[in-house]
Amino acid sequence: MPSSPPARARFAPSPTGRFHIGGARTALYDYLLAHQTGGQFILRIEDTDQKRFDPNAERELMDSLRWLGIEWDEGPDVGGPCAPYRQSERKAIYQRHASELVKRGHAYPCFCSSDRLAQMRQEQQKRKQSPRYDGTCRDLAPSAAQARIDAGEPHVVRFKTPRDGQTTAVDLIRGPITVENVNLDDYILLKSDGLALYHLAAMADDREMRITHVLRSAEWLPTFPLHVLIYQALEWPQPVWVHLSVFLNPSGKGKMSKRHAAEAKGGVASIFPLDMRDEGYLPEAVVNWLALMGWSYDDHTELFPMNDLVDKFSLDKLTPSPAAVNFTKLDHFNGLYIRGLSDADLARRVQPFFAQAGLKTDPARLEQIAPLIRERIRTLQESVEIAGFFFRDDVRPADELLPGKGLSPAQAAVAARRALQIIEASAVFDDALEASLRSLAEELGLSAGEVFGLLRLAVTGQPVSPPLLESMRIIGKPTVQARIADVAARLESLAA
RNA sequence: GCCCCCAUUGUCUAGUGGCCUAGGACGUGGCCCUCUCAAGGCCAAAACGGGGGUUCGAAACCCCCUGGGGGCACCA
Repeated sequence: MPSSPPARARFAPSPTGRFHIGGARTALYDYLLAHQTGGQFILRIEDTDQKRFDPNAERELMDSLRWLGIEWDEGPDVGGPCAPYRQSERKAIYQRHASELVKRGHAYPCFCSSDRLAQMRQEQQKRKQSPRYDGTCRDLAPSAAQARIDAGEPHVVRFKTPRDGQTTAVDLIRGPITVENVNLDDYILLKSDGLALYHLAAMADDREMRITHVLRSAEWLPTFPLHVLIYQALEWPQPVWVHLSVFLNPSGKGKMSKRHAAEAKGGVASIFPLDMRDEGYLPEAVVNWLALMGWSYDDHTELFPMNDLVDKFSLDKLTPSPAAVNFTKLDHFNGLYIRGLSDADLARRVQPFFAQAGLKTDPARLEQIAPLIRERIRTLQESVEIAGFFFRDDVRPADELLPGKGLSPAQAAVAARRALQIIEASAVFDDALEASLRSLAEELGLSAGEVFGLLRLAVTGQPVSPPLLESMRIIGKPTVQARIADVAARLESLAA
């Protein structure tokens, strides 16, 4: 891999709602780029919109990123050389740049009220025109404008977009994008309360924070030329621009949404990393899955733990086309990573899910169980369903499950009694016991599966479980005997 | 309505003019293994949206169409 100069990449979310996988993937790419080049990954909070501010959002986004293993080098909580890292605390910086723009003749104060603007927009749309600022304040004499400002008249600052010519903006994965300047608007840079809008704030911060690569959502493509124009007006060198395509719903129809994603998987899929954590997905699986939605390495490798990702990631292998999220593929990766866990690690990770279900576990027993469930669970959560019986003492198969598949009550009762005798006579639950049980089945004219199935029901309470002998060994002889005896008695009264 | 982006199996993708009879993965179907369920192994079906060019040769380059997506706020 050719070594590149250290990159400074920033992830700049706005804390306005729950944190979803779209943001996580952008942050992941930022992180990979920074780590690969020995640069920095910066977290910046874009909270200039006080109206949409959600006090819980910042916490969730930080928790999500940390859970995924995407740690930042500079940010609001860890500080850094370019602090502060919250836009609401950087107001003065934006005002300075706005004044500079006005001074250079690239921006102007605008006194039009939002009411008038809204009305204007409505009329334009009625006439099937593009909604655009009509330029009322664009050519006000600077002295006249200053007089109105001095008089305390509320105003915003707008960018003075050229009326003719065209602007070319270069995106790394899409190449040059050229637009006619008439199709751009005189966008507002500074609100009447003095706070900056994204267009100014993000540009100023990226400049001040010496960002070398801007990775952001493709939703910014329409205003990309404006951003380039702002850089040009201030004579700033441009960063590398990379617009990441949005995620689509699993159906491929429309931008990914919470509701549509959930519907696609029977109402259980979530697009939020923290929900994934609670459902029993491993962060390494989510990262691997996310990395591959929009990036690839070669024509066959798909297993990429974080350290490989740092090593192999490259911007030129990013795809420009939008990707539909595929939750079944996440399940696949989760299974893959679960199977790669050691007994101790699996036991440790699964423990909270048992606790959540109200089951008391102990580490030693969980570690015994780990090899039995590792290949049978897609999520950590599923371990409770498949192995909860190891920790319950009220294990009893439901009435409708008895007498067991393919058996009459009388047959089942006899089989249970005979099996109980064999088990009582066994010092250890080994291969010899299995062989005895098999010959019992043969003697009774039953299949081994029928006998094992019946015992499985008695011992685990469920028709599907980890392998029977191994499970019995962990549960212990006294409990196994008690459970089989109980079922035998129920079967006998059923047969009577 | 206007502007912008995108286009290979159901989905994620490989493909940078001849290595393509289009590769890998998920999912799907079948078989094997098997005490259930998994896991694992093997096999199979499944794609270059359409039309024009350019070229000795196009999945790849250009144009048009179509389809899909995004955007048009004193949100980000």
